[in-house]
Amino acid sequence: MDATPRSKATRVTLRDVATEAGVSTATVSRYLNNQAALKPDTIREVERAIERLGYYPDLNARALATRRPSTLGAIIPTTENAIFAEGVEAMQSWLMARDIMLMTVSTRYNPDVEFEQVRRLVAHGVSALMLIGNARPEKTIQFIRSHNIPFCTAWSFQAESDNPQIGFNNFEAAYQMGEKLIGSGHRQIGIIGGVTHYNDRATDRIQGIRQCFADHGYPIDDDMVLETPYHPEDSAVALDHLLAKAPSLTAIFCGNDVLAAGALHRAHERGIVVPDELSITGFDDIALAKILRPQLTTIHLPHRFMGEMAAQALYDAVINHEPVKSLEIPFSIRDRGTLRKPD
Amino acid sequence: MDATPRSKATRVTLRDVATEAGVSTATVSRYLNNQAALKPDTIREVERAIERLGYYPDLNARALATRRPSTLGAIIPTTENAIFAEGVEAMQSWLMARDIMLMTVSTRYNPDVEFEQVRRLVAHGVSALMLIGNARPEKTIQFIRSHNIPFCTAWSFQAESDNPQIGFNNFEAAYQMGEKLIGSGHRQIGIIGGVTHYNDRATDRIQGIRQCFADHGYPIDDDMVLETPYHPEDSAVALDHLLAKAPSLTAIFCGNDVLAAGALHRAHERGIVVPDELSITGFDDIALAKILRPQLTTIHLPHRFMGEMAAQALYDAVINHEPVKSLEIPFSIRDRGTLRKPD
DNA sequence: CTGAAAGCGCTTACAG
DNA sequence: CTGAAAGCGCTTACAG
Repeated sequence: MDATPRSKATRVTLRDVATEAGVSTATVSRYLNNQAALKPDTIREVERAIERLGYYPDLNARALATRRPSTLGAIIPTTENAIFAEGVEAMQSWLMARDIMLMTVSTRYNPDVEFEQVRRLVAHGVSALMLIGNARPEKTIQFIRSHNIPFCTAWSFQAESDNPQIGFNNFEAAYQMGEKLIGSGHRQIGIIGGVTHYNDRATDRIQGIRQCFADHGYPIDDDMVLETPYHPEDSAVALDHLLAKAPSLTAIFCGNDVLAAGALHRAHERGIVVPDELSITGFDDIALAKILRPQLTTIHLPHRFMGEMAAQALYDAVINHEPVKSLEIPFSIRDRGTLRKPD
Repeated sequence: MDATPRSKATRVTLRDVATEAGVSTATVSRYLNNQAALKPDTIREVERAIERLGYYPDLNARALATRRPSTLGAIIPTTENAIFAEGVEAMQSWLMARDIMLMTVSTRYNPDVEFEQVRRLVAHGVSALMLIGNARPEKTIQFIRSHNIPFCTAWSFQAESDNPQIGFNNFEAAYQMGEKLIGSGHRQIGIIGGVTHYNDRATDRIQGIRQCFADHGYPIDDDMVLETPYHPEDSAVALDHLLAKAPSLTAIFCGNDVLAAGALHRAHERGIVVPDELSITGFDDIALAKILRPQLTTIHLPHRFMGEMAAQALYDAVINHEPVKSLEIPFSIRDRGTLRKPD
């Protein structure tokens, strides 16, 4: 009758279930998608067959047939940074509850890798894409747009960008931290920021703090601004440089909490008491911030919430075929133990 | 001219390319898989058509047709713990270089969720699966086995398990840390471990340290052993409990670095000097370990390496249709600043 | 309520 | 070297 081609993993297919149940594949399919009302008897037969055979549908084949969304993609710089890891995990949970898979890949902050990942994910059939931030070569967004794939950027919200964004205003957050520093009496500070190359979060944070100090009449010199990778050791070295150039600095604004942790650690090694002799501020409020001594004064962001909002925005866009709606996420300053007025 | 673009992406298919190039789909497909030697003219035409149309293949359709592996799956407890995040990122890089996607999902340490994720991933067509540890309801592995899907467990290596494992011996590592503690003169210690329910790493670590102390004649009382979630706050509370019950403890063995960080933080808050008045040991050697003050004495594991090895083992199994080969990964103790002989 | 058939985007014997 | 055709595992008008 049927010459079944032998294949390695002998998968149980819809057809097998149909045969077993003595119905057509269409009927089994209908059962699976509980479309039409099937006859109770039929339902029972199908259920028994599925049970007996241990059948489960091939989601890729289904996606091919329906062309309905089954996977979304998230491309983040690195999973090592807890903020992205948490955000993406929240996205995943949210989507999974709606039967959609999230494919997550990372770029290690390399825009070429990011482009490559976009291509891969698109080739793998993701229905929508989340990227981090707005700074990247034009071709990346062009590629996504040309393939008509809904997307949003996240962790950054810039009025000047015309990407759909689910993020927060990094510039403004840094600016407010600046006002806090100035309010506490700091006039001469150093900056240890992330590498700004193709990283708008790092860029905005540095510009925000500088703009604030400039606006208040205390412009920050270029050589008081250092960029380093997001590693504590690099930040430690940066602190040494800053202090060598300007021993009279009273505070260090750090581009994120990891950098702040590194600076804090080095300050301690040098016998500098924080915050008595030197204030240090962070950014992101990762779990680490509350474990350090003193606890970090930093900027709190609802990373999980942001992930969920991104998931929802993409989901809505994909389901309703609407454009992705932007959303600005609020931040807040957590004033803890590393900021104090200078002597 | 052409119909208005549908809201849903109108995909450029192989057939479009074939038409554009004036050849059959088989020929385009052959070009893509550079199988047979095509005529140079043909190649040029196809290349031009692909270029012109911006074609890229649908990997899911290809997977359906070839039944060759295109995705693997990794199921981890949480991406919040850097050790898994790093390991999985390393896996992903390794596999991507070989044109295979890695789908990563997390379970939040819940075995029911894990089972559900296994089903999902299998339904999504992953060719192989990596799970963390060996402790889980039987049905999970049974399900995987019954579907003929190669798999391995990781981050744990237990002689008694018959799962293919790419991991390290948690019991032995904890045992060795115990010898270090005893060698330093500690006789009465407390344990703050992870929740052992369906977590063999947490279980083995606690048993390893207890066995060691028992073997040396200093058995550890049950009420000196606390289990808590992997959060610093929980660990802080645990430390309070331990010290309330036994103020004379000279050291605390923690189930991982996060727990150690929490205990360290609380010790400081209570005015206890570490390691002078109390020693604290960690496990995992995450980045945090070197930022804390003092730096954590802990157990170092090559997480990225482990991820790569797992990727390779699965890849080999899937490509060569061989059983997955187990591999025991070595660990080493990093003696830093939180362990010292008691007064 | 249910089946036969066409189709989703690919690949691959089988011929020529 | 290349094409026609069957097939991968599904779904869904179209009939009845």
